Amino acid sequence: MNFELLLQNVAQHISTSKEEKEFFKSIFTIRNLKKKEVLLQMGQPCNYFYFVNKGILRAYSINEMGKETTVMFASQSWWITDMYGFAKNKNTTVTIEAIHSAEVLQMNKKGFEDLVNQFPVFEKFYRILFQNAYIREQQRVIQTLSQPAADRYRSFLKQYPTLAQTLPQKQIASYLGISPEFLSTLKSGIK
Amino acid sequence: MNFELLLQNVAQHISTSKEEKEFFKSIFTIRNLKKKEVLLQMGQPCNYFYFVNKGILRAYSINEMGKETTVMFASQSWWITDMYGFAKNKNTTVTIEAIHSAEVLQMNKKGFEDLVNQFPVFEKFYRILFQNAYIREQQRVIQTLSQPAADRYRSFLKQYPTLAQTLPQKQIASYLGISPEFLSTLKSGIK
DNA sequence: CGCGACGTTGATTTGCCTCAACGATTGTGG
DNA sequence: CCACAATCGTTGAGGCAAATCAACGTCGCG
Repeated sequence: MNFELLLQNVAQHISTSKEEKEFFKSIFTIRNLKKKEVLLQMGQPCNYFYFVNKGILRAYSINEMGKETTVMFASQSWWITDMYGFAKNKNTTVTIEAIHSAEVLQMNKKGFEDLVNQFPVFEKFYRILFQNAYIREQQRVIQTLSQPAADRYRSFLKQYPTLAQTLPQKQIASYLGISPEFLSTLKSGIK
Repeated sequence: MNFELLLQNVAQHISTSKEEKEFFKSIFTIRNLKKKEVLLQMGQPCNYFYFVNKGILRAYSINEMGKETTVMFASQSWWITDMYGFAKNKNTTVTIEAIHSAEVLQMNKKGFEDLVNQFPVFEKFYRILFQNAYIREQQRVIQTLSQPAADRYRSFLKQYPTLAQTLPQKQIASYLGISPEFLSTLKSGIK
């Protein structure tokens, strides 16, 4: 099992003792996903918090009208789960699936709770993680409400240049909240 | 200085010793705001994290086109600041002002850092706070992208029934990302 | 009392959607 | 490895949601 990226990720915000590292590693298990495999199914309970070692995942929700909206993409070294389901013990409102074949490290709720309760330094780590996630989501709200689709597309290209090359246009459109057809006309108009 | 709401708010997620409570209280100062008074000006550094004791505040940003977007409202017992500016030491991208006259308790960055470093239980408290904030913002993103304005308005009424009665329609429209005129036609069409 | 902000209503315009048709690319089973 | 199906991206026509602009009545405030 490869913990290199995980420990690197943690080290960006906190420093940990050997004991802390060991415990941290002990609460994860590995999971391999084939392309298009579903990691978390909408409507099911969400028991895990995932760290992406390899590959790309996508979280999306489908509303009553059948419209699909991409909530987030997660590539190498990103954390992903349905935080609503995970933290509040509810059934999830999103589906998470692998876009390409992927390898993730997962910890369950008990592991997470023990971790933060026993080692305050990890409480700090996740405080910072959620703080940053909050900032990002808030900026996305502002962008979505204040900018036209063309600008949002440009921002997306700037923010996730590598992702943008890998992902099908369809999914980018669903992340931006526009139809694939319209994204297509945007692209031709931008040059 | 009145710490009742503040301590109540904290007690919802953690329990604290007398010493912790005392330190916590010691890092806040009080600030009174008149109606329409600006608490935080877009473009300025953001040095404080605020807790609302009384009144209602509003955070909004203005884009290059002059369009105003309401990021959040904060009434009694809500926390508010420009987290981007506060956490990353950048100039803020939003303005926060009092809608009605208000009383807030503010702590500065050093107070916040000392608090979470010295007392892990507060690290936990803010971890939970940001976790919830992240969940809320993510749900708002999904709603904004997947639902038409009429539905978003109905959700707003349900989620913030008291706020909805107090706020000018204009500001609700700017929170929903629609024009005041269109909100007006929505309202007449809903009954 | 009078001014300025607010909410309403209507006419027109625009950004984006839906639907449909078509090539190109990808994946799959024979 | 080829043939076919399925999915994807593109383009165009027509339609709808929401914006803009303008006019008007109302109300709170100086």
